[in-house]
Amino acid sequence: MKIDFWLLDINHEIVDARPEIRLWGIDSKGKRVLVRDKSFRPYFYLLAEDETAINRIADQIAKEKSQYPDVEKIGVLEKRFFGKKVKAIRVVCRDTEVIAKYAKSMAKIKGVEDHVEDDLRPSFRYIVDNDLRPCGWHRVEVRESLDQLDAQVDGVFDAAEAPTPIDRAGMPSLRILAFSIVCFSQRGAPKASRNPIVIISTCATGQKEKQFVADDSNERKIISNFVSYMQRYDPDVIVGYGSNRFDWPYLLERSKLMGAKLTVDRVRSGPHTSLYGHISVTGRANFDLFDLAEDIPEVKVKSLENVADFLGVVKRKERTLIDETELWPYWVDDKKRPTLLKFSIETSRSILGIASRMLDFAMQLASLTGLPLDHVEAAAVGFRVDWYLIKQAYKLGELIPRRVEQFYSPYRGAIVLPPKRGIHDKVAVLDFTAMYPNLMILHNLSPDTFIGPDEAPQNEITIVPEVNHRFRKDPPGFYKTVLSSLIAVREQIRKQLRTIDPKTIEYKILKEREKAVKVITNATYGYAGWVGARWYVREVAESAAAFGRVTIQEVIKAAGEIGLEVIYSDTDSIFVKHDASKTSLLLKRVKDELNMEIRPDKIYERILFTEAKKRYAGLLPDGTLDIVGMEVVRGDWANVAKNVQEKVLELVLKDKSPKRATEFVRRYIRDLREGKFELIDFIIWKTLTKPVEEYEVRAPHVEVAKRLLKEGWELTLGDKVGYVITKGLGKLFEKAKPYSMVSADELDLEYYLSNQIVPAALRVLEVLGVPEEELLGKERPGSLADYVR
DNA sequence: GCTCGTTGCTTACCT
DNA sequence: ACAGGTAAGCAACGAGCG
Repeated sequence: MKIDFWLLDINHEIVDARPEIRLWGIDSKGKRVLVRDKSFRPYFYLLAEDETAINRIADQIAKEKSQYPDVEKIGVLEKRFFGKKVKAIRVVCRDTEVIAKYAKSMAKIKGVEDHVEDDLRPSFRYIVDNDLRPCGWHRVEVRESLDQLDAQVDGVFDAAEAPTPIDRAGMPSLRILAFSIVCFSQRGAPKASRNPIVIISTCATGQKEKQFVADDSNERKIISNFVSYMQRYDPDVIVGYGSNRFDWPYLLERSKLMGAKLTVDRVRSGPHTSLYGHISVTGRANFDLFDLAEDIPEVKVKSLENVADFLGVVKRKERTLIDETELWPYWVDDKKRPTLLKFSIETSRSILGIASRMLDFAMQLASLTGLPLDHVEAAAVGFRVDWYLIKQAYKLGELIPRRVEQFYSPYRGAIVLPPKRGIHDKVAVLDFTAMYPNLMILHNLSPDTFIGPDEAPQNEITIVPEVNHRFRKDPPGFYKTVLSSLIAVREQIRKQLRTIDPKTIEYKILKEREKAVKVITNATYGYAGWVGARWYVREVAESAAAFGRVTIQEVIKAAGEIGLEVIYSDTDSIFVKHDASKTSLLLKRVKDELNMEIRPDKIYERILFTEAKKRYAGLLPDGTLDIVGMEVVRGDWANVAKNVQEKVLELVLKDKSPKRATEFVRRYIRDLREGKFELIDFIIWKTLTKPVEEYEVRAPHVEVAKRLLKEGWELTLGDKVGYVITKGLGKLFEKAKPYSMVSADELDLEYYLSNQIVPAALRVLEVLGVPEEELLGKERPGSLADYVR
């Protein structure tokens, strides 16, 4: 019989010493199914130094049966490697474990030049070879499995053949479970070795919210109750916030200590660590929203409440908030405990809310890249691109290069023009649509079209300006093929979108798909210049950058000739004094002469530039402020400074009144001196980018981190440290303290005035000629008139 | 030993 | 753990100075 199923998770097992692929999905009737493919055999390729010797090598391996007992089949195939036709020996094995070992050993055989594709995980290999779409529909011929596994599904099937992806609208309705835990620790961060879990809160689609609360010492019970609830509800997706790093490892260790079984997956087993350092739950998709929060640059400190607030799930003001440093008093005090319970359930509620807004995008990314849902969420951008390219390479008959350590060698990037300082009225921004991808397509920049310095040039070639690298014009290279198709797909989605009602679910899903395609397209240039990339060839990225420089310079030159005043330019954009007819002339010229598309993006009513590059603020026609690069949008400035600067910008750009802006700052400072402030607005957040002991200088956030560590808090690479500057003598790092250990009256107001508030305000007002003394200093009646017309 | 300008480390941003 | 270009603060350094 044939069944249709939507692919949720995939893994591989060794059963009776044979590999077996397991596809976990949901069928068209909403039944949870497991499809097993026992026919899967892993393989890799060997390349020969001299292709005439290829059959001899293949024969030799076949003869060495004793050395390679798990080799099942050897064959010679026509493939491509970096665009060149090659003959490759395909070595098929019975066992997945031996692949890497055999490949390495066989690479030493005389005449063998290289080994490839031995570094692909079996389940990924299977996805690539069969063009499977995680979070997409498939059809497959199956028989009911004779050996029914103890799997928590409605049906177990043996695949008669590999599934094929099908076009089928809609998505099964998923059971999603959000969870969070609260641990009890009176000193420092909770340690699983000594501090118990006291609350587990869950929110799940179509379920009543549930809390598992330890009354005295029944932690074991709440864990097992949580586990049985998980089994009863049987979620498809489990979401947490920071769960890969905290909740899961904690639960694992506690359940081990308590002798409870954490059988939360669909094969009555526990969660395990997987490829991208995340926790995998077999048969379900375990999903940590914290990882996805990385993709929201607007949120600087990625706490759950901040992300929920930004996405409009739960406004910060409406949230019960307890700082992690003071959870325990809420637990021990009977009067306060209800607040803690509320905090905990609200945490899980927020998690479910965030999931409902982010899952669609993640699913589209999974389906596009071929990475299973839980992997795509955890994988960095580079690996998402990697997998997308691997899928495309397979379809094109290209061998997939191994990931090998490469020398890092930097190259020149884009051009940034110094802006014209001051305030300008009516400024239009023109920018290239996907400049780097289009340049790579236009000039066929690709690892397989690159002609090395020792290679003889052939046929028609392009010589890249400034860097003189050479590329074949034909045939189309790998990147050109892939990027063209991505751009075409995006165009097609856009066309489709125009025919659909924007209020429908279908529209939202397509929109998320478009976003996924865009993300992969835009990351390809960066990927090409990344030493970790499988298809890394520095010259490709270097050439794209060189073409980019030449191209934007041409545009700047043309703008000058047309008579458009260029105020600023960064990489692929120019800011010009607005003039509709001259602009359309420029657009046409760029299209005709450069073969590229430049597009008017927005027009600022007024825009302010300091002398610094990459920092400006503009007023849009709808009245919103677009603030770029300045303190307001930076996460490492205190709110007091950011708030002041934002207000100053507003007064300057909207009200055109530097005078009122100056008065505002003075009033703000006066209010501060009178004690009208809250500590939270003085916190400065900075990221730890390495382990504290590796720092060469004594920076405030590092000193604070050291102190927190000493007091038993856990801080690791990538964590944000929040500190404030307190009164006292000495260097800044000696005056910096963790914000949670300081009261408002200890703050060093003078520091915040002279190093945060005034500089932030002055950054703007300086442009308008307002001197520092005017903000800080004594009242000088009438002096404002000196510089404010 | 102190002051002051320079250098380098560090972080976070822009396209 | 996608690229390079950029601003900016602060610690550390070192020259100059009785």
